[in-house]
Amino acid sequence: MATDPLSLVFQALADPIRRAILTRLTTGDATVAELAEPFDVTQPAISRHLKVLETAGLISRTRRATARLSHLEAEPLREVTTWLARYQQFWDESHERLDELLAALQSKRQDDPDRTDAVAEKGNGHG
Amino acid sequence: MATDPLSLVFQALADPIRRAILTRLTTGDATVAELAEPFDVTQPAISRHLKVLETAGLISRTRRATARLSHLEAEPLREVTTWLARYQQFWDESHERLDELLAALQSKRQDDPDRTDAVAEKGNGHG
DNA sequence: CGCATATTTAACCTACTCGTTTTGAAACAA
DNA sequence: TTGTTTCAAAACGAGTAGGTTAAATATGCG
Repeated sequence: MATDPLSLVFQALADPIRRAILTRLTTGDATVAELAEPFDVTQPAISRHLKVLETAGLISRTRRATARLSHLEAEPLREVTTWLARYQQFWDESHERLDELLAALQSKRQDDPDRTDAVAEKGNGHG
Repeated sequence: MATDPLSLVFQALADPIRRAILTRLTTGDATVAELAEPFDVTQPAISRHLKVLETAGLISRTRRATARLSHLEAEPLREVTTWLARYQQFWDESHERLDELLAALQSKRQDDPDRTDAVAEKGNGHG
């Protein structure tokens, strides 16, 4: 697996149990037993999920007697959002282009579907 | 691996090559050979990365003669952002706390808003 | 200390990922 | 048809992810 920070975070988020754990932690810190309760897996499995989340920087942990509390650390999620921001224009553009296409189809029988190929030609040049 | 849509997308993003491919596609559609060129892996490896991206819905593909063009599909990234929005308040809160901390320290320098290291110190109390 | 609680670690298993090389297939040109 | 180009699929190996059970560890109580 890739070990760069962003890959660690995405990898950590690529599991429904781990995402559910993060969601649960938005309501407050919790013990391992509390976090394990909703899921049909054993506690060691949850322990390892927590370790993955901790390695990704998505949680921090403290002790309270014999228990260990997990605490949500959202900063890496902010960095994910920063990375994603670069692509926001593309889903925005998709909607704009769809609107344009629909408008064009509505006004007249249009015939230039190769606009996307024009984009590909632009992509031919590297740099 | 989990097969729900969100997990597929996160899993697809958890690889630097695949993220770089998406970035490259923001400049326009590209062939497999063009996408493979910057990387030190063989063409079949890129083909499989593209299949992962396609399964996640992050690219679509069309033929142009013997070549196959990959096209960025940003919609799943928007859904990722929607999922992440839930956590925005938590890094906002972190910032409020960071601001308080900095106000408490209140002394020497107030230059960069980029001192995320302070957050790391707080969150990474690993030992 | 001895014991209980809460959690981690170890050992193991299965299945998947990501890379390789080799082979197959689709589109097209002569 | 044959050949070329471009890509996908097959087959294989090394490493990893995620699950299990069983044992080890850390903390607190009497």
